[in-house]
Amino acid sequence: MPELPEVETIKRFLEKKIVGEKIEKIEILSPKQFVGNPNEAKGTRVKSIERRAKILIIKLDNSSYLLIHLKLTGQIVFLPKNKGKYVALGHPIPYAGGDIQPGKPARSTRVIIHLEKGDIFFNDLRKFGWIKLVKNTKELNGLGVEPLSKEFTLKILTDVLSRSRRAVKLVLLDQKKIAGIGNIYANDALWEAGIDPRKPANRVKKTKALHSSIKKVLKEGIKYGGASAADEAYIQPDASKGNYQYHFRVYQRENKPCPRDKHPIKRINLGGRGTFFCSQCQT
DNA sequence: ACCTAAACCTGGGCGC
DNA sequence: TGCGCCCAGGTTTAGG
Repeated sequence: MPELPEVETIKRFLEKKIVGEKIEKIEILSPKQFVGNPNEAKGTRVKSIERRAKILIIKLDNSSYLLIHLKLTGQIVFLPKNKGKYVALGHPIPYAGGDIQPGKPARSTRVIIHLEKGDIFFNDLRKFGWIKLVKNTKELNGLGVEPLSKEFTLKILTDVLSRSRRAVKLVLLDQKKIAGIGNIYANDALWEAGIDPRKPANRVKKTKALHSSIKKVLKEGIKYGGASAADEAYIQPDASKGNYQYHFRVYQRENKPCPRDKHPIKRINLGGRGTFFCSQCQT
């Protein structure tokens, strides 16, 4: 699922491709997933691309913003135009019902942002994701600290953990506390730090290790262009897969050997989410 | 402040 | 073959 590293990958790609581009039209195929009046974006130009937590922010030159949340199965695919025709992609689009055909959206395409030099396809099999056209970004104000910013200090992490008796993994996933970590990177960061995901947050002692491991796995996720696991929809905007799935420590590795001590990885349910860990070296 | 459950949604996998 | 059922899961909302 798209988490901070996946959205950051999309952000960096779009930054190179669409800044300065004019929006010609926004085509909405799934009305429930678009909030706002798409006509208000018509004719504006993309000023910058930003990211906050798992939300992609496209800043427009009329001081409004397109906010995009991919939730579980969202994809952003940028298809450049070639003399008025679509360039067919060389890759099948996972969950999108096959290849994007020239001139034709994929089956799971929900919104198309038409730009001068190409189109952004917002695909989303399960329809949980959304795009909002808003006048300001105040709805993002409640989000917690960005874990790759300099504001994310050891003290901040220690404070956040000390204020909760919930399982440490649930605190890592709480977007109001730390913003952008999802299931993949929460599992892997806890493995990296040797912490049992069920441990009450205020009893975690290895906070320094956790502080480092959160940054480490998120940076590694970005380095590999995000995680495109077998049953996951995430792809990069050029429709190629990310590669972090080849570096999973415990995520989706039930019964496989722990990379540290070869003990089989366990899968449990924590807060309704699949949780993977090594019961031997995560304490 | 905490917790749980339901809702949102649909393709895939299962049993029969 | 094909129908019905259950599952996955980020986030929000409702309710205890």
